[in-house]
Amino acid sequence: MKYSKATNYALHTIAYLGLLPSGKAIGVKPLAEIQKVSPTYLSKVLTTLVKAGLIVSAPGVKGGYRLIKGVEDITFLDVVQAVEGLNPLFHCSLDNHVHDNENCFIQQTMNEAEKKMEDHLHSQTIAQVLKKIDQRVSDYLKSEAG
Amino acid sequence: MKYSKATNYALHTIAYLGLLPSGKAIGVKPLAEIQKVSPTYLSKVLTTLVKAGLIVSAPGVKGGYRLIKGVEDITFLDVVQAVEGLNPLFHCSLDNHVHDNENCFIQQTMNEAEKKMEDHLHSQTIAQVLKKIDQRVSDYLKSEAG
DNA sequence: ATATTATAGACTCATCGAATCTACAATAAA
DNA sequence: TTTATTGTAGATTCGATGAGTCTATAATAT
Repeated sequence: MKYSKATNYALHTIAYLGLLPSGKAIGVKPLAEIQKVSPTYLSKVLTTLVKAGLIVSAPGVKGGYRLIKGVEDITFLDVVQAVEGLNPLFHCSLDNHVHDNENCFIQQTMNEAEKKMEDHLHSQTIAQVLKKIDQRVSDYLKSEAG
Repeated sequence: MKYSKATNYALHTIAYLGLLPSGKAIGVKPLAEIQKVSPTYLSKVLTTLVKAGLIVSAPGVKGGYRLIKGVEDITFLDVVQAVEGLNPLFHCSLDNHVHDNENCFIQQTMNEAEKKMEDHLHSQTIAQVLKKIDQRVSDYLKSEAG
């Protein structure tokens, strides 16, 4: 079981968009270059984020992608679910007259565990990531000066 | 992203083995029938549990599979990791001179979230599942009597 | 009008989950 | 010691899906 590469691209792109001046858009080409992925494929990933309502796109000159909400209002869960979908990770396939995935206690436990992960992803915003990056850069500059 | 069916078979088989009288083994055939899966395939799944040290197997007449530890000492995490492996769910593939998956804050956050799920899986034992089943049966019998 | 940009859809390719089949090894019972 | 029974290993198959390409099309600023 693994997260798809698309989730990786989506998260990094969202973080990058969060670094842009508010309202400013950027095309898929530079985003693709940074992440060493083809523009057409990254575009496909970003289109799913558009449909999920996390970013907006505009065609034509001066077009590209930009965030809708502030980075403090975008959680990891938003991005992950937009790309990975909403189906439970685990599915009890044992099905008979006294047991199905509705009443399976194993299923219940696996769902609870998944929920813990989701809760954490929901508590973490893109803003927090950007803040950590800021902090690292600032620390680095300080160490250079000292 | 989804858990494999093998994980589903593994968890249900372990739970079933936990219902047997202590020390008693059972062959793969009945286990496979219950779960509506081929014996050879289930056998392959169970062999990974043997290698993980969760169950033991014996060939020949009166052979089969049985638990090593008590059900209160077998956690969901034990079973899940035996089947799914230990690799992190998320992998930051952005790699340049200032960024790799070692120092990626997105990677860190995704790891934390995964850890929350693992913590829950570690806190839940097979014994707890069996107890819930007991409780359900007992409740059912009571409702029949009343 | 034209260059630029995103979108859609068909398509390809590799990987991997899921399962089968067969041969083999180990063990208990006859 | 033979024989039936059971698990193990390896090769192989099949299908689904992740990952990515390619091309045509639509929208927009200049």
